[in-house]
Amino acid sequence: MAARSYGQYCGVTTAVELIGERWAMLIVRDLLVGPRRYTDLKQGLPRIPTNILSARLKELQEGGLVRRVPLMNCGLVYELTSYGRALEPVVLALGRWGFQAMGEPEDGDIVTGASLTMALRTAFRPDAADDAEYELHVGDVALRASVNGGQLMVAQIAPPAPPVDGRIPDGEPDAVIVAGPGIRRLIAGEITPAEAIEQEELDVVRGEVAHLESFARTFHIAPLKDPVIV
Amino acid sequence: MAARSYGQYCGVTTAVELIGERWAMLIVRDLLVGPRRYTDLKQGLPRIPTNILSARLKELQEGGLVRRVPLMNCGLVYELTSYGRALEPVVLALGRWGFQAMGEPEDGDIVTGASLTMALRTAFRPDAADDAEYELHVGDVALRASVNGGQLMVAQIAPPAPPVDGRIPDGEPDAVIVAGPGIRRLIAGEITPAEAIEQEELDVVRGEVAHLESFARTFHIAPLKDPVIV
DNA sequence: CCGGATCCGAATCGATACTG
DNA sequence: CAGTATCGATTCGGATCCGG
Repeated sequence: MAARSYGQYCGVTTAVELIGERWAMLIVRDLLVGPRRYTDLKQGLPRIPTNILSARLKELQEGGLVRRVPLMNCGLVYELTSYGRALEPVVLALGRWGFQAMGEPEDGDIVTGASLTMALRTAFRPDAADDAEYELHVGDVALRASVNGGQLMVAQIAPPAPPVDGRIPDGEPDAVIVAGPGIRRLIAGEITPAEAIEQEELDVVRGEVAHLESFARTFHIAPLKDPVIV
Repeated sequence: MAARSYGQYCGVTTAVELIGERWAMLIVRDLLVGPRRYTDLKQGLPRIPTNILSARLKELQEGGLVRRVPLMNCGLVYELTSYGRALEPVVLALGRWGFQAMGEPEDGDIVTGASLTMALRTAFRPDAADDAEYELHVGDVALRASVNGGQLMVAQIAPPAPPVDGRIPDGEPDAVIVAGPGIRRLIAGEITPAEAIEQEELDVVRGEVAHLESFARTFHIAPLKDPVIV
């Protein structure tokens, strides 16, 4: 362990020693959505080797970021401690930055419930947010995003399984948006909502199309200024 | 490369693929202070193997984060592109989070100019900042921190070498603070300035002691609330 | 000295198989 | 469901070497 230390007395260094190992940050990303069982994590991170998942969970527990909680009925879940949850600003900042470099999806890239949830949180602009209920489908992930008074709540819905907790928002959504990876271009502001529909990047299958404007204002990550000069 | 991909179309994932490798974030941290030559980086990261430094710099260039700039006179420097500089919020968030877990320094831990500079930026609170000039010594690192109208500028000074550029702030500092690692406890608010001096964690060798109060207000990272309950 | 490249043993990661 | 065990493929760390 001392051999793996960076040998500096510094906050950044300490942080990287705790969550810098491969896969660790993605486990935290998924746990930021909510407590998850081992199998859920494995499913949300399909390419993670099971021994690595197991090793990371152990390290994250030793670091005090994650707790292992036996469930009353059956099984057990991993959840973030308050110290682990304090990583949210880091994950959001990382997501915002990485969003700029995403480009088009590679072959075999997937979108998971957790990644889409954090992407929405990443792109959320409380000050520009109109109150609304969106249902968003990307690939086979379905989310309900509730915007209320500058607060965002995201819940995973239906396919494939019913949500664990009963907190599915009731009532009809204002808009049901079915999108592909092209939704990135909408959030980046590379295309307008009208163009997005025209180019068939996405579709509003229920509700008024006007809500898509609202969506695009609410969820937005401005691209970097031209990197050519400076 | 495809084998090293996390296989997800997600901002966090993309970011981690670009700067998640060992040492990469620390190289960025150092470059956020300013352009550096290969040898400077190696000196600021004493434990990095030279082949790794070389590999990372190559990867960071391919990722568009870092540029290699030949100097007119002699040698060359590495500097962040605007895309690389956009990582500053990430590094600051990481530093702020990691600060909580720093504890006491391990044997052999060092403090470098870059790490201390970023630590000050991390802890800086523009809204609570009084205008002042501080000279801060920790170990054999010496910094000049200028606070002006909610703006912070940090420059490395004297020992061992004169600064590269001529931008050493002129005039006497309001306070010269000589500290050890115990300065962490002051910034965390675990001890008051008076206690810090009393316990010999640090010393104000020039200027009025009152400026230390100002320093502690200006540079502060509040600890997490008790993590026992939640 | 600067800016690396090369070589090699040690540690880590990835893939798959297997178990209570 | 929740992991261990195993093993080959990579990567990392440490040291040395090399051309300007």
